[in-house]
Amino acid sequence: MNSPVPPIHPDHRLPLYHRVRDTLSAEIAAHRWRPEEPVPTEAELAKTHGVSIGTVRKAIDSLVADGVLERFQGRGTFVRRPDFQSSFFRFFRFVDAAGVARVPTSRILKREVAAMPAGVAAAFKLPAGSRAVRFSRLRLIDERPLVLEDIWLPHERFKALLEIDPREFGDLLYPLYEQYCGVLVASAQETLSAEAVGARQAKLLELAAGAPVIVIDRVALTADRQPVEWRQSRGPASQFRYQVEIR
Amino acid sequence: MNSPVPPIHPDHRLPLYHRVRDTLSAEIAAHRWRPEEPVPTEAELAKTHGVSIGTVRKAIDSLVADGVLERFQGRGTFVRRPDFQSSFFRFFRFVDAAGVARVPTSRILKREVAAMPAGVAAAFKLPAGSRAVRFSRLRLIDERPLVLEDIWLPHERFKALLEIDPREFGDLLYPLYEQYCGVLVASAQETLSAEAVGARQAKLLELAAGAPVIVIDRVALTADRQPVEWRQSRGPASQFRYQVEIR
DNA sequence: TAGTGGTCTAGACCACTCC
DNA sequence: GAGTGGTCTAGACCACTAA
Repeated sequence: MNSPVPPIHPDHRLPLYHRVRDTLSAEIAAHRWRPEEPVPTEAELAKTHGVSIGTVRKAIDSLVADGVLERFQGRGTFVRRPDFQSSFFRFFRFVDAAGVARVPTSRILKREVAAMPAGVAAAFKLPAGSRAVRFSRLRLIDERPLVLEDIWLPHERFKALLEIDPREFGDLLYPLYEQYCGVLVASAQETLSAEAVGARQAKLLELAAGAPVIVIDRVALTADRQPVEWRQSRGPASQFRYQVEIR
Repeated sequence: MNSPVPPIHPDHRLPLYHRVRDTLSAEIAAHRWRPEEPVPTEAELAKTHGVSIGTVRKAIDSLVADGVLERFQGRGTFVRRPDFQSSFFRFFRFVDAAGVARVPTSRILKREVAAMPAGVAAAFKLPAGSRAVRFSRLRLIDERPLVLEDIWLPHERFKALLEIDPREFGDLLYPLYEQYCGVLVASAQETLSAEAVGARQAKLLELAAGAPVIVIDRVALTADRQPVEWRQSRGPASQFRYQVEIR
């Protein structure tokens, strides 16, 4: 990966380390470095940005704090590929009899081009009715349905997903976004709520009518915080558990 | 506040900035500085700890990142008093017709000395059956019950609360902990789950039998992460909403 | 105007990884 | 041994607050 630096002109009133950070996160979002290869060394970045090493360190510090980069002493600094698989288990405690976390399998129920409803379009800052790639997906463990998902993606950036043989879809979508669309998800904003399950969803989740479900709305973001995916997941409240640190 | 520095000897194998951080957080937990007065300046701390200003800054940086300290340019650095009031609204969206967040009132249902059950004692790393001060509390808005709380405190540190006239109890407990027990809560670890409401609780919360409720288990911590309060709250799932950033 | 934290520099030396 | 990030120093100057 050696494309030229994109023309980024962060606000010159910002502190130097902040400008370095903005430039770096935009380059990361533009997929300039893959997670397997190190980004330039601190000394190189200091030289190319015309600042001291300490200033570069401060910029990298904040990207590390935000989970965008990872540092390894002696090896280098790398773009982080977050493990959203484990985030699944932060919400729902699906463990087998031995207490081991199981990877859920995925069943794509639907793949289509559709017009975004207003709520979804707003998350992308697009007009309502914008074209989207939409998936409906069921996640199961031992053939028992556990989470029902409704996923919306902006059509332009993700239309490549319409061409893939559905059998190539594995159990995870984010690796496909990276491989086919050059989009690396860096973080996500989630909102949890609870409701009584609807009739259609109750059937798919094999729940009694009106059973309580946890609803998770997710907006997935790139390193420079552009929204790239909107997702709504529903799972039985009885399985739900989540930990937070509040300050 | 000018008690002598407590005898703290952090592991000398740790980096300097880490040792400075540990010493500071222990002093903060010991209530050496009140939130209204600044802690010593960076220059002073550098002098007393025998390190450079940059090292002190790094220690303070991490305490600021953890929400223990707050910095104000030109004024100084202060012990932070977290606003747990607003944390209440992070979970339950109780707003009036105009969309304004309302402060719930509190009704103490019970105050007693009791033996800790095993689960609570474990959070304090005390033996099961240890003496505790226990509160049962209902939080209401417009006289409508919204959250039912069960609160456990180690007896030794909190026995002063048994002497206060119950009418002096306001709508918040943490200011009392600070005022009467010299304990400043710096952070809290919470676990959210969902269940069908029990009969006794349904009655107090004025819910239908079996209605879904969100259960929040909280362990409150001091600046040096000693557990000081265990609390379990229940509220109707229909009112629940929570936002997280995941990485 | 004095004193605070905020930014930035230009080094030194250490611990670790990889060749 | 060469090269990486990790720690630490000793300054400089700026922006802001309070008296």
